[in-house]
Amino acid sequence: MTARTLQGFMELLPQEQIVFNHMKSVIAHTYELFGFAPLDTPVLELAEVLLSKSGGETEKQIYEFKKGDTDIAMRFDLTVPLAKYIALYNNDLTFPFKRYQIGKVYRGERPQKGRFREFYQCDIDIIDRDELNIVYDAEVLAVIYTVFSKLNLPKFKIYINNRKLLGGFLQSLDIADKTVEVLRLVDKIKKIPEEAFLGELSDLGLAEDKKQKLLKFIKINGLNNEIITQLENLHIENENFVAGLDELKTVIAQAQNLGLPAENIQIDLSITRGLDYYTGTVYETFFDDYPQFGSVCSGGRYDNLSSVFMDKKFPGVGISIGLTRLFDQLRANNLLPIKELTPNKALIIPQDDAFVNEAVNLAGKLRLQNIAVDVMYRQCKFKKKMEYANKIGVPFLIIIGEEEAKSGMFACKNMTSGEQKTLKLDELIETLK
RNA sequence: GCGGAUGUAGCUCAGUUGGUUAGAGCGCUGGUUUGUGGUACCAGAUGUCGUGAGUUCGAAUCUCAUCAUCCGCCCCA
Repeated sequence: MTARTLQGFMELLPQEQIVFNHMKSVIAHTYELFGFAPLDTPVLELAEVLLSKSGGETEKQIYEFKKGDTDIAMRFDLTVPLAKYIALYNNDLTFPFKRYQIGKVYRGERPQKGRFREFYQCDIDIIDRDELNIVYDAEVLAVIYTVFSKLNLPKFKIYINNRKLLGGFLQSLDIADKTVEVLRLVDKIKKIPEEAFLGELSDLGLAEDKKQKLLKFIKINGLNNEIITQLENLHIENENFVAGLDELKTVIAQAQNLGLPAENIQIDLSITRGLDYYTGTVYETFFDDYPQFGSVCSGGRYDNLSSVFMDKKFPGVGISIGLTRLFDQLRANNLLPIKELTPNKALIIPQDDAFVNEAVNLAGKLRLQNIAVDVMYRQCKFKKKMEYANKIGVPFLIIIGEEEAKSGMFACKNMTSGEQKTLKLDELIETLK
């Protein structure tokens, strides 16, 4: 029997897991800073619940199995479970409802670079009854901005667009029946050459002038305000287009009002998002210098979250950070501060077995002071003990030997500076706190 | 689901036109006299060369099959 892990499942060494957990907790704290309440739903759901919304592609990727007579599936995102949750508990919830959820999701796809079969999603969503104010779309930008700033990551940009714009534009060209296919193609424009793009549009049966108009439209660029002016100057009368433009203007204006730096937010008319339940604002986040990472945080606004489960209307807006992919890509590019192997602040080293009593006693006292410590019980040469301390990267060493036992003091060594002091208990606590 | 590549120590890889006991670096273990580390030096362990079959006097090297991994496409975090 050889030990191995299923492909597409990430396992980390302690020094990596510490960084991963730190990132997870920064994300959770930031979400709470913006007033999102925690939510946890089961990894397993009834297959009929999870499959209720999905189209062909996601359905193929869902892990599904039978236990007895029950068809069970593993969640492939956190949005469908949220929809179920809202449908079940909307009478007990207070709206606007803001929740965050950080959990593992499962997709049985072919793993490739940055693709996992089990991965963490860190979601936020704001849901309201009947109608959700557009300013929330700007708040979502603020959350993304704050999270990525606090994580201390490379320069990033949040790209936004509004689906009503392109939808309305296609209506104005009288090709609204091709919307889904066109959106999918537009989403690929950065990946494929222009001729290929135009070729595929021809395959959809688009006339030459419409192809050119569409291409010109999605290539509109510049500063956010310049793009908005250009869109206004198109003078398109379509109702959807006008509404989309209006929403986009509000989101940009409120983002500015929230104090978000202009260089981190960019309107990009080619961002559409594949998922067809988005109806308004859409977001994607990329690192300026690492576009190959793909989008590390994306989402958008949807009109009706729980429509498959009930008649009531619950519009919402939300995003998801793919933490597993984000971590994996950062690690592969040496962009993570991976050092410590231990959450301990200090390691207590009794010189030999004669001083174990003092060491145990001290460990108890320090832990009562909320200081994480460990004792090196394994007896070996002092040099080995030092090597252990080095390897786990513990910041302080407390040495207890004959001198210390006699004086009731403790030798405390700072492992970074090499400086060593003999301290009384209260001084020691002060140093370690 | 479709297409392309690769499998040699824990990791990254070398291995010449098939030729004796398969190598390097990093890591790991131990040592450089027994209360002070990260460096340096010395020594050591580790492989059915992915698996199975075939060709051959002889296979890590050639052929076939199989499994696994990686990379595109699709879709997406």
